[in-house]
Amino acid sequence: MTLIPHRTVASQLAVQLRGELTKGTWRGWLPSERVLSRTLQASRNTVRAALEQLKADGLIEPVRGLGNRVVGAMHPAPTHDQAKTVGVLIPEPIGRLRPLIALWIDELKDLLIEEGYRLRIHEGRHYYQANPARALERLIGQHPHSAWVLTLSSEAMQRWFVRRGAPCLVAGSTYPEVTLPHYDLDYRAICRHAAGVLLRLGHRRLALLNRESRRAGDVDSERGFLEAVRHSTHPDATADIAYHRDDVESVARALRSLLDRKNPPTALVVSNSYAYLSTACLLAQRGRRVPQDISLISRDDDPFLGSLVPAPTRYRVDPHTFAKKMLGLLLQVLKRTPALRSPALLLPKFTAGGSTCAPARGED
Amino acid sequence: MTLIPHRTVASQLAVQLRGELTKGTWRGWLPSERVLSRTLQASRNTVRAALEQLKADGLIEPVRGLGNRVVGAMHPAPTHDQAKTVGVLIPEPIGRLRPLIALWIDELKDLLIEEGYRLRIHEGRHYYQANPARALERLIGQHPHSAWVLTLSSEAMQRWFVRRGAPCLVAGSTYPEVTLPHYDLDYRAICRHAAGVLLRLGHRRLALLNRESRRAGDVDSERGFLEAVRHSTHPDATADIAYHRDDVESVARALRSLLDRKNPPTALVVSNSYAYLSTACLLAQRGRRVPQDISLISRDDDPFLGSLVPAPTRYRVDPHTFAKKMLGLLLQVLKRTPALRSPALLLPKFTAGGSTCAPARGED
DNA sequence: AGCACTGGTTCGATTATTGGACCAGCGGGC
DNA sequence: GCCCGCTGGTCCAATAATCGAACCAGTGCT
Repeated sequence: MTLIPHRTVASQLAVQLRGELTKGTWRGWLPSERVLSRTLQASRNTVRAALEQLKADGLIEPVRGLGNRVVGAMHPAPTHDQAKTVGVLIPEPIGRLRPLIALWIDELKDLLIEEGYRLRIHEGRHYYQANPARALERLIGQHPHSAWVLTLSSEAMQRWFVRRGAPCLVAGSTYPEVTLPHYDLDYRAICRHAAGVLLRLGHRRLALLNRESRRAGDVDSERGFLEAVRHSTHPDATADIAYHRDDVESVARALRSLLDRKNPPTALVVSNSYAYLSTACLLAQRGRRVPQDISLISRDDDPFLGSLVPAPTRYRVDPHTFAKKMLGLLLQVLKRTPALRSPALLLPKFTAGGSTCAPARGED
Repeated sequence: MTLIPHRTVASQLAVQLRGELTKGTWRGWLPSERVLSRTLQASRNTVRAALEQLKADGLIEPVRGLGNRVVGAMHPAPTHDQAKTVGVLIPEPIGRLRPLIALWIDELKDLLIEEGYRLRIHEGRHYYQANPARALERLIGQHPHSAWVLTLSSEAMQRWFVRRGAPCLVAGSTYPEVTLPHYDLDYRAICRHAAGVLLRLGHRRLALLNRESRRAGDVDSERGFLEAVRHSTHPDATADIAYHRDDVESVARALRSLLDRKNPPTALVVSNSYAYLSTACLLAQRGRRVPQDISLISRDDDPFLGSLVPAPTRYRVDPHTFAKKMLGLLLQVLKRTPALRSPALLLPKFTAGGSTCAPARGED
């Protein structure tokens, strides 16, 4: 069972027109768009969408007032002999990524196969370093993929892809003035909401346990978190931020720095589900009970969180939804559809768990 | 220039499905509409619209509660050009399996693609029920894969495949007298070793927290665990076994039954890393510290265990190694190499963590 | 009885497509 | 010059297809 790869009318027309072109049906100029729209039985807008793809392939060149000029003299489909592959950049072995990320990458891989593309995973810390130009240049030189997917991307990486102009899609948020197409969870809204939940429960000293080398999404998280506290109706509400590096040691350090204060926070929002795991364990070691002594919210979701006691209050994401959306955007990148608008961010579903409650009396 | 007659997705699907039907892909029953909608990447409504057309043609006959019956007996010999695909059976959505399992399945998928095979995942509890004959018969009728991979397989499932003679490979251990090719971790050796480690540390009251509906590997685990205690040089050593069902509730129940005894165990071996997670949390809730009050060993490995504090003493597995081995065996099954001997089991690497230590004084 | 599966049905939200309208550039005929 | 009719470029509102989710009723397994 194979899927029909491009099932929109526009793409069907594009395939058909490409066939006619390579067959040499038209020389010099294509029939006018209005004529095509009549003979192909499709609206002019749809025909134009198809022509757009041919233009992206360099097969035709529209001239205003004259028509669409046939420019490539019967290349036997220059896009076809190119290996139809997509590269994914990840910083760590897939087994060490969060399971949820592995899941949507896996799903995207399957979806792409149905579309006739192969997905290749490229793992390496050096692509994520401060100056990744050399590593990236070498990478895309060695692997002529049709497009790239950037996960957990750094600012330098995003800017390099903008500069280089290589077709790519950011799985995550983009930094200011980076115009790459992207898709992500709405971390700003999530953290704003999380802080709001905690404030409503009565907490006044909140803290966010965030990643140290902040990706765009982490920056947004901070923004949302601080917004919620700042604009709250409680002038005595405070927001602290501590940083970890995704490893147990640094989470322990960050947690200690928060708890050893004179007025330690009574509620934490944790920004990585592995870090949440570490946090829960470390709190238990210190004898602090969740949620009686301190409330926890996990910004990120992962299947294993369901096995924790108490169940973490968190924001659930369906990897399938994410993968489908990524596929749609990726196909736009691959077909070079020009009007590529980055869609609205995904707002995950808030799931109240047992890890949050009102703060203890006298604490506040 | 020819027009494409039916350009709606529904009509495309109808054409496609008609092709599959006349090719004789499915005998008896079509895959359920929900499954079709997933594999065809279309909504169920759309699939139903397509099926409506087939019904109008008299090719299928929907039966409420059962499925869509293939009514015309097309070709009696559909096996001539068998698609090169492999089916994998899993009991739960891949996102709910343990990450390690998802990882090796994923890797196997990649490896198979290089060999020219596609790997399809079939998820369903009903394949794992006490009498799965109907479900399995229907499954392999609907999906004529070249071979099947059975994960987390039940005894009934294994015996059905033996009886049916369908080419298959068991990812896991086989039950007595089941002669299917298989590959697994050496759970017997693992649990024997784990018990030995705990005994050497000075523990005398050991317990194994095992799965209730025991798969072959779990049975082996018990055997190894009991062997070690029984054959130890400490006549006062005891071995308890409690059962869980992989969910938090049942783990809590099992744990309570162990700890509420007059002489509760001082060391636990836990047989599923999700259950280990629950166990660690529940112990913390009861105020029992790990490892001072009770030692823990995780029989199974998973990436997230690395974020726990203290780090679980466990047996590490490389999913890559496992997948490679599975590929080799699978290729033998696919090519029907006659002398298919199941290889030696995989013995994972013991990794001492912080979750084990000598028992507290006076306890013993 | 309860559960998990099947097809049957409906709903609203989203998306693709339509069929217009209008603009600006080009060429030919007046 | 001017107008007219052609070209592609852009936008918009109405429509249709599609999606995703919910619910029902029938079936079989536990």
